[in-house]
Amino acid sequence: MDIDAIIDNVYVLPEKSRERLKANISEITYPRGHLLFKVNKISSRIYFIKTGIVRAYAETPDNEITFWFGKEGDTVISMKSYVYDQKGYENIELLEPCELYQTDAEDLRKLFNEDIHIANWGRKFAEQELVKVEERLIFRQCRTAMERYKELISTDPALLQRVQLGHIASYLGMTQVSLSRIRSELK
Amino acid sequence: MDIDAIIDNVYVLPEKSRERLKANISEITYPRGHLLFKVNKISSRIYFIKTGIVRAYAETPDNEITFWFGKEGDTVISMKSYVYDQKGYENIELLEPCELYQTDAEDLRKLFNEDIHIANWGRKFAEQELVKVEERLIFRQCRTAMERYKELISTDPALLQRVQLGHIASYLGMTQVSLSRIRSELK
DNA sequence: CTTATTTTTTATCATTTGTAAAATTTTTAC
DNA sequence: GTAAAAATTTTACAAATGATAAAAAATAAG
Repeated sequence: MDIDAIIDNVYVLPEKSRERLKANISEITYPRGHLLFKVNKISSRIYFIKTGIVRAYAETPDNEITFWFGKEGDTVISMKSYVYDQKGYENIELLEPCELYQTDAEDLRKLFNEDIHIANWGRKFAEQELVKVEERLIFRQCRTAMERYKELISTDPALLQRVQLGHIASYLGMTQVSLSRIRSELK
Repeated sequence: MDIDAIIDNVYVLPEKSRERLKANISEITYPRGHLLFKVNKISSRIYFIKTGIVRAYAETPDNEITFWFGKEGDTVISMKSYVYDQKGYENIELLEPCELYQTDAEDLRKLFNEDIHIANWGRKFAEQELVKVEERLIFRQCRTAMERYKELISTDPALLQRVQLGHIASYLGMTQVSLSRIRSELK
């Protein structure tokens, strides 16, 4: 997905504003396995995914919790770094080799203060992500593990092809063994 | 909490912008039990809590899931109405009689397009809420029911005094019976 | 103050989910 | 192509949580 489409997907910017935003964006490629963000580090990088898929995960003493997948067109940031300039709570790992557009929160903040369209673009981005996470929090609680898996199959079957089941399991809020059990029940 | 403090708590606005924002805000009082928002309705209202406490909850066939509490200084909106002008997924109910400041998303959207400071204020609001929800989603998954309850006691003991345990239980992602069991184990 | 209503606790049992370990399958690297 | 590593499934068992019903406690209403 090209950068114009990614930008406009959040909020359609006037030509001039989009050009200003794009002036700060460059392209970069990383291999599978690369970590874009590391837990407990501050990073003001911002990426947009041209091709590929990534996951954000938090670490626990004996586990990893994948709480977000990013695909073509998605924006990748370390949320707490981006919002508060504080240490992030997540690692973000490439699950495939990725072509990325990149920019920096520093530059973006400057644009937020100079260009009202870009400020509203940033607002819309956060608002849309907010609705998604809130819906997931609610959904997680009112559905059984089986229902959550079925829902994923029907809304995003392609994800199962691209991402290993261990990551899917924690994304759905269950263990890999539980997910495997559920899958065998459905056969 | 007065309206200036509430506004500045999100993002400190220049005097002029704050006055523009305030020009659209009025005060209103509702009794305990009043519903500010109803599930499956579009409402462009926006409230700020001067005094009192509210809860947002989703309905399931045989249950209610409280996923947010709002207190003095918090902003109360129906997220999907606010962001997409679509039917909301939540009810929001006053748990105490509340003094509220109110305005309308229509007015606010106009200000977002006219005043860059207010646009950035709206951006900051969404970003901060986003970090909170994302942290809750992760926390929910990496802690046991007992740990989640202990955490609440230590971070917000006052909440237990103001809100009935049934609501706390679903906020923590467990049944009321589970919460009661956990509480008795701690005695 | 007394009664009615709501909330919370307690108890029992069923179910779901997790843990651990082994077996199997798939993927990766040489 | 083969060996090694990683991922997934399977099994058995344990632990946590949920469902239901009833008792107790707290709150609200008259």
